[in-house]
Amino acid sequence: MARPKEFDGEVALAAAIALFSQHGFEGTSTEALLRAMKISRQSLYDTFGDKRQLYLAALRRYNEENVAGIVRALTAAPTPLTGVEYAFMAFIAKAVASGHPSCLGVSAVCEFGRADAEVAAIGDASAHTLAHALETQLIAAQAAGEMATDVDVPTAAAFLGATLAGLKVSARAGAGADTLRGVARLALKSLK
Amino acid sequence: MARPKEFDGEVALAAAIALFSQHGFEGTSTEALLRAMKISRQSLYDTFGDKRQLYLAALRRYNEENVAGIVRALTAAPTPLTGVEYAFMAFIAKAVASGHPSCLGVSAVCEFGRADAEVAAIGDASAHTLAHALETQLIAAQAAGEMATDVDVPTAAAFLGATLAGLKVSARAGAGADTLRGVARLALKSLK
DNA sequence: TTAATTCTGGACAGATCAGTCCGGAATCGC
DNA sequence: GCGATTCCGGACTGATCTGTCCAGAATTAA
Repeated sequence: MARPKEFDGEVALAAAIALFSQHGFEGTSTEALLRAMKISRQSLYDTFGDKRQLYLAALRRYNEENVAGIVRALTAAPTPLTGVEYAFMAFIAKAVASGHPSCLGVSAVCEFGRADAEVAAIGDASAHTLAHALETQLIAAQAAGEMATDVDVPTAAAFLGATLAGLKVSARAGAGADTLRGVARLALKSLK
Repeated sequence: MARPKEFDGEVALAAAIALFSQHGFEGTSTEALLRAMKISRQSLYDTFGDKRQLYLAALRRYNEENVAGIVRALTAAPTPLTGVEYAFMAFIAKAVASGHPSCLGVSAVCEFGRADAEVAAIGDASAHTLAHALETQLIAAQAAGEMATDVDVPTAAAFLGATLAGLKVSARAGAGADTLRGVARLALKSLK
């Protein structure tokens, strides 16, 4: 009946994520998006609706993948606490390897704070998921005797989340992999 | 001879800092700046030259004050390590009291990364000053027996800087004062 | 072939942006 | 009062931005 879509929506969204995370929402023009996503103007509006809706879709997808990657690293490790270490080190390796480290989640928080309800809701959802995963991991670490039991688990999870954000900002500011790894190791030390 | 300036340049710059840190460089229009700074269009261009130059001036001033505030807290405390604690807690109290926590320094890093050489240089300068102050403080803490001597001081300083950035992002994302204080306490624990 | 759908490229409108310029009022020293 | 300087409000230009629209080519199924 009809000609099928030629471009891959997921690939195009990945390009949008890269651009938005480098320059923010306001700093990214639609024409720059069209070039990076390699689609025509009409295709963008037909497929994603709007620059804002595209941004929200990019943010949702980035956050989901980001949290999923961390959870994957957590469960892949031999013990609970080494899982946290794995997650940190994998994140650092990925950020440094990318050349221009940037995080759309942190970027969105910095650009909008809580002023944009929809953006804030997306951030809250992934933050909640991440916190939940970290808490179960830390409870397991305590049960395994890897972590001090006098540390409040929700606080520790918040601390790890803040450390991740700090690592991302440091990486974007230009910190090297060695520095970032040292920071991560020090953060883990506080749980023992 | 001439009519003197009516507005206070420092007050106007403070208003610009508030606006830029809430919405970033690209997200802040000149008209919004004029309204917030309560000066006319011509006065802005005569006094600050340019939107970009105004931004750079705001960033410089914000970073200087920010670092100066931390250094002040460091030295005001009875012992070196409690100085670090003071600095963290003072920062948290200030951020939460402001209602809409935001940091122009972190915002600039997120918005520009290392793509803008001038912005990056301003960030590097204050990061260097802060790191130096933290390192001397930590060396003093080690000498006073407050801190473990097997912790690498530059790494610990980088860790504290990253923690500060993490706290700022967490605060802007909506974390409460109690959570932030818990995070700060855990971070300090890793140095002991 | 035909009808339906998607593609590309570019034109277009309306809004907003940064930055310049002008006119007139206000405030100073002389 | 007078000249000098700064103020303000607003008009203005040229560029850029988002979003809409159109024409024609391409590709599919019936």
